[in-house]
Amino acid sequence: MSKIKLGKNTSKKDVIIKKSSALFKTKGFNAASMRELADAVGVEAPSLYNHIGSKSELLQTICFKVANEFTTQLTETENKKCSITDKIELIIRFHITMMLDEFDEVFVANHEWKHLQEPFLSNFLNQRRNYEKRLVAIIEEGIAKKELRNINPYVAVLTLLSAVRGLEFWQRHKKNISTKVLEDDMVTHLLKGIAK
Amino acid sequence: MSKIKLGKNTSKKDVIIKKSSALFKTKGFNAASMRELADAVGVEAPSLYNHIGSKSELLQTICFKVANEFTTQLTETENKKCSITDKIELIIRFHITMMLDEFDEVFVANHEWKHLQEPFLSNFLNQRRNYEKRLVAIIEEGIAKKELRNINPYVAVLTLLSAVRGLEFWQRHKKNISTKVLEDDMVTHLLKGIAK
DNA sequence: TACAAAAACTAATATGCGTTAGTTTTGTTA
DNA sequence: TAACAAAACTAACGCATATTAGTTTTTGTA
Repeated sequence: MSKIKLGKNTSKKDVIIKKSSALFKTKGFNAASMRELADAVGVEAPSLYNHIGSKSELLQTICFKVANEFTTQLTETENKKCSITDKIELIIRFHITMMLDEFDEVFVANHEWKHLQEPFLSNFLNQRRNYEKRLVAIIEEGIAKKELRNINPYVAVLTLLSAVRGLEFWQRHKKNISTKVLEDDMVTHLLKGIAK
Repeated sequence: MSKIKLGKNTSKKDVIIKKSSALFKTKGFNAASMRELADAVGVEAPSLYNHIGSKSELLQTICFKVANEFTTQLTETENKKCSITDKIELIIRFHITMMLDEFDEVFVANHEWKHLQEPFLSNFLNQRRNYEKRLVAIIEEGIAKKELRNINPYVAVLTLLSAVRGLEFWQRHKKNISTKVLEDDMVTHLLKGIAK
């Protein structure tokens, strides 16, 4: 049997990963059982093991896929020839896009990483720490160039990251507000504040 | 045996709740076992049931204690005679204080509420939705009074709540930055933005 | 149509969980 | 010190879990 499914360009393994992202998001890694996942895929639980190694491996795949996407984009942004303010705007918009387009995976990477086993846990945390340090460096450069207010760069990074991360609660209001308004207003809020 | 411990004014039940907050935070509700909790308390697992009803009940206690504290404070702030900007500042500072002073409990209420059983789950979510609505009303009043920029009030509330929530990642930097700087800079960022 | 590999199935195993039952120890009070 | 209640203990139950073993079905190819 070929690994390319008829009509679709996604393997069964991809389906399992996608379904497990949704399940881990909804129930949490520990509460989500392989039987439930099998149900979602339309198969008996042991059959899953023809395609994947373990439940843990699924979590690893999800977390590192997300981590790599963020890291890759950050490198691109760092190399751009533009103002610091523009770079920050690009980063904010990328985070928002990721939250909206790959919601399940990003949610799992944000919430369930603690259930990674070593050495993956340490790897993941190192990667995240490194990401934050690079953001801090960008903010520091902006302050040095007088583009940004002189506030603590760690606090700024924390505020930025947390704010975009909060989009996980967005779903409820999706219908009422367009993505564009959401992005623009959040960028404005984080760059210029809400006070007139 | 009296319920008031010698020297301390905390019952064993209080100790169990405190330890379970820390454990649920670190390992997650499902991954935290009653045997681990018993270890932390210094007792065998079945002995816990002399003081508590169930594992679920522990989660309920933690989540609703936190929810009530936030709700109570919001009511106080609503009744204050001051500008909208000042009210928002008060709310931000209260959230920050809660995150720093009752970190474990707030973390659990933020992350593990989904493991509440009905009808507690619905109750909790209603309480949270209500809290958000009241915040939106405050922002709307600020916009109407021209105190605030004309951005979508839901986006603003989401940004504010998410940003302060992000303090759960703060622990690492605790030593380097004082609470005052943290509070002041975050208030500045959220009210006035980072761009000059 | 026959073969081989992929992927499904059933059955079973070992493990860890929350919790209960029943008993013993501990500590306070009369 | 005798009596009582609170809270500890040990042992065990029933259940759900991830995973393995072994077998059968499905499916693509020669």
